[in-house]
Amino acid sequence: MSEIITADNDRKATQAEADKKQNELNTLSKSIGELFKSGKTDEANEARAKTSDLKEEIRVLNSKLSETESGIQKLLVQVPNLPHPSVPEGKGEDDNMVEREGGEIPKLENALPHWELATKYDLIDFELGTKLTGAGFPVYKGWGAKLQRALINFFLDEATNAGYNEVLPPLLVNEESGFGTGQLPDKEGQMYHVTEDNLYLIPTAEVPVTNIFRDVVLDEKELPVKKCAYSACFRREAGSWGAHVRGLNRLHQFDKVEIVQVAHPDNSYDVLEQMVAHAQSLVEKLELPWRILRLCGGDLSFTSALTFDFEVYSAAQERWLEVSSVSNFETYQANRLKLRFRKAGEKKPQLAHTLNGSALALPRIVAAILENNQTSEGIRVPKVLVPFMGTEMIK
RNA sequence: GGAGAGAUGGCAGAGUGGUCGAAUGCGGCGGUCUUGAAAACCGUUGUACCGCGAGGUACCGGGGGUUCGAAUCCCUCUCUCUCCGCCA
Repeated sequence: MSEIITADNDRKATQAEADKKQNELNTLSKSIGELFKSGKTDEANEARAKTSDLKEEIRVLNSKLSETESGIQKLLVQVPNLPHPSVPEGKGEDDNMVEREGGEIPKLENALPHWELATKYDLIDFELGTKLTGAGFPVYKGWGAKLQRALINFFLDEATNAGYNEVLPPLLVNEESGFGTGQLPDKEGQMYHVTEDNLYLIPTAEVPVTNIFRDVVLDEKELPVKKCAYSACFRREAGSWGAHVRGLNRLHQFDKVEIVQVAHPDNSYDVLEQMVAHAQSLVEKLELPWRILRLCGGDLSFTSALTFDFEVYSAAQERWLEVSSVSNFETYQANRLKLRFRKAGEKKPQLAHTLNGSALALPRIVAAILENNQTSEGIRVPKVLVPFMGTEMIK
């Protein structure tokens, strides 16, 4: 931190000096022009000789300046967001705080894990995905495919009913967008990179949707802006394969509905609450046992000030699965995005707050539904999905 | 993929080496007039950085170069548009 401040002071001093020299040069150049015009060629040539020294000095100062600036930039980019005061201390996921929970964990006998159910009812073909692409790219089939569609439609309908404006964004983004939401340079290796065109496959719709507001100055009365989007998400998940990643637990490609808000700094934490409540209503409507975690400092992402994770209980695996992450980034992304709003009558715009959350990510929801709702007759479809599925039972 | 044209302030659009941070129009804001509004007229209206301030510096798509001096000339990259080809 102090390193940055020192560097910044250095920058200021250098710039002041460079500006002064530049001013001298500019003045001199102007006078040369006038001298030539009035025919005083000798004086003009004399003045011209002086400029070369000045130019050299300016060149040195400027190169020093840009060096200092890029040094500062390098340091700044490495500074993570400041956690909100309510963030519990802790190193990793074991230190996360359970905020609240609900739903009922079903008692099952001889329960099958979802990957076996997927095969039994021919819903998901993992091997076929491996053949076509590789591990982590499942092929959904029949009722399995329709269940994906049902969930996407259900989630989008719920979001639009809650006032979110739906967008369908591009699945590839450029470098600026990756930087804007903070994936670059921090998570460079987690995104698929199309080097030929220097584009990145989005790891979440958060990236394109939040970048809608890059270099935008909003009117105060437009806040909050609420957007929702369905997208496929692509994650390399480099280095994170091992135990616990069978079936749908961790994929390279998955579907997700994302909600994004641009909020006024004065009430962004109310907005966060509201987004958490929205995600909660979804897991409740799907009749899944759920809990909400308040992430501790050590588990908090680079960009977030406060994050709540949602987990649902998957009864055959007998473990909690993360299905949503709802965060307030405060001005962290807005600063990179240059996303600001202007108060009525004020000249200078100020940074807005950005928030986003999954509402929800599909694969683990599917895993939980399959496992928790398995019966001897088949898999019971949650009531809210029946209109989308056109059946009450997957057989 | 081939050929051509272009990128200037919120928008439109002039500007081809010095007096250009940039004409003009539209829009925005303030005012005059009006019972009120419109019209008309007058004024005002970019961003960032440095400085207590006066003020200074940078920015005409990005980067580099020529020059005492670049929106203007040269190189390069990116993007957009038009036509042709291909195509869901």
